[in-house]
Amino acid sequence: MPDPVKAGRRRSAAPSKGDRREAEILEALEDLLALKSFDALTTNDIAERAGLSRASMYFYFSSKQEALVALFAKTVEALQEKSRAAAGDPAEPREAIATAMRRTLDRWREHGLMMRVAIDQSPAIPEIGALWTETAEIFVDAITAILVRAGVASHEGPDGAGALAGALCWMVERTFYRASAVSPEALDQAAETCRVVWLRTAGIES
Amino acid sequence: MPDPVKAGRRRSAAPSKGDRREAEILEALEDLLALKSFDALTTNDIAERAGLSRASMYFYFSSKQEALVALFAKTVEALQEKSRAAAGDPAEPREAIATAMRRTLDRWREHGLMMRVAIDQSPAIPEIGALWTETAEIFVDAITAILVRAGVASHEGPDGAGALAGALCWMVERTFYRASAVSPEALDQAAETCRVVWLRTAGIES
DNA sequence: GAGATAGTCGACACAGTGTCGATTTTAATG
DNA sequence: CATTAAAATCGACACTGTGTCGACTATCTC
Repeated sequence: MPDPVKAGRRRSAAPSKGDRREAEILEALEDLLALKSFDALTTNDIAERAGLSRASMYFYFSSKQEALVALFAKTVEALQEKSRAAAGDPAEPREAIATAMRRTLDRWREHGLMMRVAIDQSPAIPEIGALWTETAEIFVDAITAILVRAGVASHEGPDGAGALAGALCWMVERTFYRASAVSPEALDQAAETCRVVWLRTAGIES
Repeated sequence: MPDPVKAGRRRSAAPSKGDRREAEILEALEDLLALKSFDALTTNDIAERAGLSRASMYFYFSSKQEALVALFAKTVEALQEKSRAAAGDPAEPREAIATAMRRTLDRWREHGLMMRVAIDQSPAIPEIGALWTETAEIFVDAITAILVRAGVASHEGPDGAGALAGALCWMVERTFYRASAVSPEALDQAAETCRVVWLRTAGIES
């Protein structure tokens, strides 16, 4: 049922009952995550909310972990979609940093809950960890490019642009993660703080 | 048995059988954490290793989570012990940063496993999260002091020394966390990278 | 040596997971 | 539209891990 040969799929791909169910389950899961921690959720909770029996759920996902992976994969796809749409930055480091920060802020505002859950489960669910690291890597590359354009030495090693970008990326991750658990305003502040550190690291006087 | 009125305890506090048992359990837990993830551990594993029945374990800790809290609390105490011992920095920002970084590196080298486990469990076990945040706050205060001495404006708000120190602190946490899962050398590199970002954020040309 | 207190453990009840096989529903085909 | 293979559903079961209870033993204290 999943994956009707996605590449080159027929047009108007008749969403079979199974497809709908699958979506319903993920929807149920997402809804419930707003109410309970993932750990506290049971397969029963999810099945009940999605309107089928627990056993039937296993027809679609072989565990709640796998369901979460599927749900998170969808979110990541959405994130990367937007990244691609907004690609091709017009250089100027200071502006590029401000833009990147604004976009990051948007992502967290829209998908904060999902990202928080995924990050929490990253150590326990390798697939989620991988997905998240992969997403981070795209971000690291983007920051690296900005740093280089701002004049930071691009060599390998602990003080090269790549390593610095890595540290900055994970600074943003943690800072936003914590702020998003506090309030939307905290998120704004987090963005501003991170922007300043970026600028200074890039060697641009703020 | 736990907590025989710690403040003002009798001298040479006879380590009753219970005290020994408690220590044995924590030791067993720590040993096992080197082999298996905390989630994968069962109360049985721990009890077996500690040489008593599962039911007896519950006499000392009401869950494996609580045992982990106790174990982590011990580690945190050790960390703060050393922090206090090395307190009273002799100013000079550049040197202070290098020293702080070196100390952080030592902590991770010695207690990396425990810190990683605690961080992983922070979202799930509030007591651990609180303990970790508390530890971080001590660190944030130290960085704030260094930044101020280096000339960073100390006002509140997203670009004040406090906020910047917070971002830097969590940058270090994440960067070391990830590096410590890779190799000791990665940890060295992490330290160097973080040092550079600190210096630039403090406005000191490296 | 008579309590009391600390420690131990087998046995139980319970909650959640994942699977199996029997059954019904759906959709494609002549 | 009748047939039939595949898709989907679910009750029931076996299993694993948790936490508790009550009866028992060891250890201390006077």
